[in-house]
Amino acid sequence: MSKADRTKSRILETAIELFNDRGTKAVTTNHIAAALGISPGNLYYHFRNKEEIIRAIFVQMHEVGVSEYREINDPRGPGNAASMEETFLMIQRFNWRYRFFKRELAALVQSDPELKALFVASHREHLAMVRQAIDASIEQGFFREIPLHLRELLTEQIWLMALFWLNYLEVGGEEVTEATLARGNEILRTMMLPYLSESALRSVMQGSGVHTL
Amino acid sequence: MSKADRTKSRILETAIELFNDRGTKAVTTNHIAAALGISPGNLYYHFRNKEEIIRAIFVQMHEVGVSEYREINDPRGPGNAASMEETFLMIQRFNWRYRFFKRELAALVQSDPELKALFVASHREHLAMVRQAIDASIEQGFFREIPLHLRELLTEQIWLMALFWLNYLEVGGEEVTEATLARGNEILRTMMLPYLSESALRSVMQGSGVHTL
DNA sequence: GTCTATAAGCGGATAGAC
DNA sequence: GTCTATCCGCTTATAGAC
Repeated sequence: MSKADRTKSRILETAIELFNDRGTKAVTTNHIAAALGISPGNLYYHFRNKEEIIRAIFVQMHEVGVSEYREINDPRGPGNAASMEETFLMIQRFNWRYRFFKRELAALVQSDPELKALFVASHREHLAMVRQAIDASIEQGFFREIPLHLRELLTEQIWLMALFWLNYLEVGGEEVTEATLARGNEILRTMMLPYLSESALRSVMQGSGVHTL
Repeated sequence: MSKADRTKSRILETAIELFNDRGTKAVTTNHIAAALGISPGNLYYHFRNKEEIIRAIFVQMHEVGVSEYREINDPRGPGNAASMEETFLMIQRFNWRYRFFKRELAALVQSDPELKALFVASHREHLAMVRQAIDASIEQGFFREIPLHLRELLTEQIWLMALFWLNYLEVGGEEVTEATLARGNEILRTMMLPYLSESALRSVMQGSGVHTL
């Protein structure tokens, strides 16, 4: 890793922290440089402008996200309640780490077409991953048979939850805690319940107090 | 309506349009004044600053929203599929009218505690309205009996969809059209399907191609 | 109420030395 | 690579005339 690369990633780290705390609007390139102890000129040597910093953060974020997902989701691994919930929590913790981005997502992609293209591609990839998980769960007998069109709807239903649960908590005035994240998982579980197979239902019933319909 | 009030509401109207088009960050108080054909000084006579304009927009938005909701939702009226979908569409159109606000929601409430307090109150009110609709639907035999805790989860599940569907479309690179709004309704319908009563199920089946489980 | 004029300050960005 | 110095332009906000 070259010296330039090291400075670059220090800039990104600092920027993420400041953005998370105060938002991209309030944090200027000067603030980032000052927090890091480098000069504004130096920062501009590494990045053309603030937008480019944000895009670089997103690229990093996407890579980390996909690799973390693959780590805990062997595509041929068990489609079951525990793994689904673990994945949901992982995504939420991930969103928390880059929380400024999800907070400002709609505004950011509106004002930067290049970032929008990056995000849309990532978004589709994630949808495909969710869809694959659903298909796998059916194949493994964790979910029952589900018509194709319904699988599409289910995919979006799930992904929308994963994408916006943190935002939902924050704008509703709730703290992000283990408890509120767990509530998200409860809702997800509720969404999935109608689609569990007989055998999955039986094994889930033995666990914690899931509500029957 | 006094002259001051008329100018005030013209400022708000213009601000909403500009904010929707370019976002609150890109639109300055000067832009708003210029677009309206008044002087910057005049604008500052009516509002202390941009934040105050945004708060005023939100207050107006909340009032319009609640009154529109009550208009099409007689609390004792029919809890049925048609009215639920009509309500969803109404909310989406409403969100579209003030789309800048939902786009920037998380960032706006983060940087303005006063706005946050207003929004949280409104948010709770909306949750209560959704909850009431669920209870009424059960009472009227449109939904089957649902345990209390599950009703809570269902309330949030529905409200999250209503709140973020437009955002979901936009960040995914989709246009907001009749078709994409209808897809939101389809997802909502899917969420509700497990909770329909026998009689509601029968009447829904006769309608358009709803997917059975 | 509305205007004109303007102060004050900041953010973004670059040039050129080291 | 990094720094210092600096500039332009813009945004906010106010004072004071009408």
